[in-house]
Amino acid sequence: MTKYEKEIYNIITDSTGHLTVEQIYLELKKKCPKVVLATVYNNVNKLWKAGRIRKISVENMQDRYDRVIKHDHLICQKCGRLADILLEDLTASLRGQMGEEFLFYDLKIFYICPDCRKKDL
Amino acid sequence: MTKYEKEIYNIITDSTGHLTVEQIYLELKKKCPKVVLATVYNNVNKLWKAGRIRKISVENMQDRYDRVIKHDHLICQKCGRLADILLEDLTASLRGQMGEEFLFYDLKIFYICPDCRKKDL
DNA sequence: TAAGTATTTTAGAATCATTCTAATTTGTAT
DNA sequence: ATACAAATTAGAATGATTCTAAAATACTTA
Repeated sequence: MTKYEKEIYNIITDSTGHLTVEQIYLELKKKCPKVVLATVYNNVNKLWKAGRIRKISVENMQDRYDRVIKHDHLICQKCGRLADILLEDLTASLRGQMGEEFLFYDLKIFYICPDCRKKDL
Repeated sequence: MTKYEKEIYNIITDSTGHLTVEQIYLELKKKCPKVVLATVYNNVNKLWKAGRIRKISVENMQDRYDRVIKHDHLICQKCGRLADILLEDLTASLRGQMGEEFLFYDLKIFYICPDCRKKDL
């Protein structure tokens, strides 16, 4: 792992924040003011291809990056905020339903987050 | 529904193809050669906001559009091809696990499609 | 250590998908 | 037919991402 690769990896795994490339870039700049956005793209792609970080795509939102620890995601319908949730593992059930070709799954739950609920009152 | 809205809606619901905006545009052009890409974007967004079509976002792929009939998706890890699959409904289980705030879910299964399997041999 | 090679990073241009703006067209109601 | 609202168009603008070529850094081996 190169210097920036490691820094970027740490930013992603230390944060619970589901960061966008832009946010990673701003965070990294605090430590390395000279870094350039393309470097973040390069390394984030490299890390993702190597399976060391997770990419989260949601309709109409920028991609966000996350640790690879097994968990599902809650997405707020109103504001798009992302939160982690640990739900029952579906692997066995899915493998049962569809057989060996199964690789892995991605489960997203949509809801209205507490903040948006408050605003609605 | 306006003329184009209806046409676009039909193209999406008639097809099993999980079409991209570009593909919808090309299909629509066969019937209406004068139509413009922005019109497809406008109407696809309108339809999506109205809940009449489904948008499917997958990491590193263009958004695709689909019927709203309840089903899950298989995504090929190699070529990105999308297929429908009907799996056990998780609504009850999820509502049980997380309560009333649950709205709906999106489940994607990753696998290697038959075509890519063949190529691998 | 020095030279040579490979890899990473940079800077900025290029690309691609998507949105926006303003003008035009179409449709509808009066 | 006239007036008004909504839809469509054309093309510019934006935003995210990738690409390219040059510069910097790291790595290897003589």
